[in-house]
Amino acid sequence: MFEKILGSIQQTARFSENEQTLFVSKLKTRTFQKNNCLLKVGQVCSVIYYVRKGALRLYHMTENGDELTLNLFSDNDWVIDFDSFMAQKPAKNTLVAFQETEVFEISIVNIHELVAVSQIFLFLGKIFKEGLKDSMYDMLITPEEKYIYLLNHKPLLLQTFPMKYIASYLKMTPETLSRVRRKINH
Amino acid sequence: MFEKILGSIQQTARFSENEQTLFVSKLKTRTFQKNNCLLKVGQVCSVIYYVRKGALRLYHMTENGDELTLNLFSDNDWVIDFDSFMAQKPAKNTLVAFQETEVFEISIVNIHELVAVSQIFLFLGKIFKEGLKDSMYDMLITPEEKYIYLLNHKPLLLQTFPMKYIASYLKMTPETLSRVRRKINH
DNA sequence: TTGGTTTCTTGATTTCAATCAAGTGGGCTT
DNA sequence: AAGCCCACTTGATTGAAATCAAGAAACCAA
Repeated sequence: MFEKILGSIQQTARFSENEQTLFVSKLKTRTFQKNNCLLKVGQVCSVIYYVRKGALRLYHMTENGDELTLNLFSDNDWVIDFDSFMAQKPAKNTLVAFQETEVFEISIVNIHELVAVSQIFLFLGKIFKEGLKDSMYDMLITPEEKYIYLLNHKPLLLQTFPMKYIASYLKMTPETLSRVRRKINH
Repeated sequence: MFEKILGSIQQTARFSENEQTLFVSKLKTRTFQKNNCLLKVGQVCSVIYYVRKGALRLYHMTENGDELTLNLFSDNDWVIDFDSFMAQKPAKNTLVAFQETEVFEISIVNIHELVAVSQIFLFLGKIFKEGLKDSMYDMLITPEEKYIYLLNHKPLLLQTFPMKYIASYLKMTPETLSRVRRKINH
């Protein structure tokens, strides 16, 4: 039940037996049906999620009504809306279940309690780093570079989400993504 | 001496008198001459900086030898290389003084000590959020949108850095930036 | 199963930023 | 002051991705 999430943390932070027990006691299991919102615009992001099984999408609704996909999450990903969580201010974005999704949830209140025990810092670092869109994307310029990076580093996203969301996530049109894919697959 | 940095934190976290004193005791003042490196590729980013006066540039050297400007910092900015700091792994990027720059420095060891006192979490959140390139950039598509955003939200950067760095930071060529500027200023 | 909607692909065209190129001016060094 | 280098601008051209358009395929609901 807790192997995956503990394994994820222990790549960077080392929890003692007691710390593990304490940490696990703070986890709440929740399930969201397809299209249910985990965070809506205006709400404060006061929890962190860890995806046990499923798929989540974080998007921003622009003035002209299109959805800009900011981040995509699948199995064993850490999930936050960084801006809202860090500032504890109303979210500008929406987090929605793309499929039925089972998550662990940890509230900011519980995180504060965990702060008393050591190693929390690296644990948080792990979460924040992974919950953010990979900073490597800043260095990828062409549509082809972006797609190949995804192919190599996040293949599960490609298997999980429709191409239209992948395209938005990579900041290109579906047509361009389709052409890149055809080129890559000969 | 400490008004600005304390003011910056207290927008989100509330330090008591004692906490302030403890926090200030962890600060180390350093000065870097123009072109001095604060962080080199391969080093682990083990400190956080707060710019008292000056200008810093974080860039990535690509395979073909051009510098990709990832972030620009000026007075009263918090500065980290997020990836390296969070994972405590060798940096892929270089942080260099663009001008003579005076900073406060806090080491990760001291941060760990501060973790024992309350409110540290929001304090860290503040730093991490500000040390990162504004996530709003993800929503800016056209060269004009990007420049206007910078004009409205980071005017000091425009006054501090040469246009070639601004262009790289905004992911456009100097020629394109020049044309956008001419258009905006009629 | 059928009809309707949406996604994905492919082709034709347009648009806009990159590239190429040249000229200006400011700042350094000697 | 002279000469050089570099940043910045401006113009001409190119090229790649967006847009426009249409058809095929997948998906869903009735």
